[in-house]
Amino acid sequence: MTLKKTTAKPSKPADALNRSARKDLTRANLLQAALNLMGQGRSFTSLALREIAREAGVVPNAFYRHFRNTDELGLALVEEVGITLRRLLREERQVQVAPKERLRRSVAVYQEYVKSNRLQFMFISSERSGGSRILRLAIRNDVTHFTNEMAQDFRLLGVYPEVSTTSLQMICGLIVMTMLAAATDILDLPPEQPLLEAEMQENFVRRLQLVLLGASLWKDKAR
Amino acid sequence: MTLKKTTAKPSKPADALNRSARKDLTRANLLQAALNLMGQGRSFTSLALREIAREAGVVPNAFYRHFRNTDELGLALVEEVGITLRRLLREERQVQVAPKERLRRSVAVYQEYVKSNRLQFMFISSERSGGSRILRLAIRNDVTHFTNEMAQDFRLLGVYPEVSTTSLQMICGLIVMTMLAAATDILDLPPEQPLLEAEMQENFVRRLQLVLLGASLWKDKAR
DNA sequence: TGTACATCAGTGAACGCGCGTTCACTGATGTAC
DNA sequence: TGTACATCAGTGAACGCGCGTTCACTGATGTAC
Repeated sequence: MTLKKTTAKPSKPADALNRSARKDLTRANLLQAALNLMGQGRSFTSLALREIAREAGVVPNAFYRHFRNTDELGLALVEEVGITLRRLLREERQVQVAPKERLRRSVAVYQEYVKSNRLQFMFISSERSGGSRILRLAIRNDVTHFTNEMAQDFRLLGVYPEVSTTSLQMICGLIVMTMLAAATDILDLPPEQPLLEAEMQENFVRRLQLVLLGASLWKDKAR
Repeated sequence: MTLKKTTAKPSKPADALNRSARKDLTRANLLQAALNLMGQGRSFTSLALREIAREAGVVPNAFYRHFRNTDELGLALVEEVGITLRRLLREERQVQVAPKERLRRSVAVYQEYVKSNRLQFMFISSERSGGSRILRLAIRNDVTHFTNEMAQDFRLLGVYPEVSTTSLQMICGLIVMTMLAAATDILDLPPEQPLLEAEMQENFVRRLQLVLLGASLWKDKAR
């Protein structure tokens, strides 16, 4: 009984990827390792290169094949986050309900999204104003992009057509700020506390309702 | 020529404080040292005990006479921050202007306040969601207190008398959130950029106006 | 298809460094008589 | 007031440790002929 596989083209075991695919895999492992350590209550800023390598199952030195330092790995994470946020917007666009229930549905989608991208949101919310300057700026940049895209969506949907673009951006800024604050709350929620969670959610919805109420009556001074 | 002083009571040089006063001084130096290091762009979480001691002009070991570890020093800083926030509320209460200009004046007071307590606000905004869990909770606790006191002030001033206490707290929560976001902006502002600063301030004022507009029309569902 | 060589992701050992924490201490300040 | 002793804030040296970074390497994968 030989172990030799006799598939047509590659005469290698099934998991024998080529060199660059293997490299990509290790890189992904390093990114995931950093997220995992954050999931254990560590902040990204406090992670050591050696820790990350260890968690990724690789010798410290191998780290340098992928990133010059931990900050650079952080920037790669920010890039991932950017993709996640764009996906979120896409999902939110697909929410098609009667306006009355629209907000609650959107909020529910968002909550699910934060929960299933837990580690990434932990990363954003803790590095958005802490730690390394370069990371902070990169994250804020992403958040600004997200805000602008949301404003554009509002325009296309014809929400608040009376309001100037500047004001629309300000409104979306408030909404995003509220979303990020809610994310921190969701993440810090002790598990299995349906009452607390419901309360938090209610507060989140009301905050947004108030902002939207203000927005619906907002008058630009000069137009 | 003797160096002996001949003042009535204490036959010591003028700066010869007693033991506990000296201890308090060193403690204050340690706290200030941590803030100073943060002023140099470091985040509190990343400060080392030895660094803080060095900056305070004291041997590393002396640190232990005052705090068990850096987290405990952080908690002492949070306490200072609490005092600062209470002072801010007191100052804001004294703003007595025609309602029309009221908001702008309050914002101006706040901006001055953030600038003159720069390091403390940097500490809050970077540790509020990053770093150590115990510190994070302590800061959020302070912020919650601040929010509640603001809500109480609103009640006493008769602002939004129609609104339930829960809703008033929600409104103040939004305001405080906006204030903290503005603080981060103020702190990251490159110096000597009056145009940028004016723009930021304008945005801050508008956000608050929108929230207040929403609040003035807010109807509680059941009352 | 087969061979010889180049590439390069990951290894393993070593380095110097700053860290947190410990220990026994010093000497000025405070207290009891 | 004077003296003898206790207290204790800060010292200085030492420790073991994990860190980031370097070096020369290995050996599987890829490429050129």
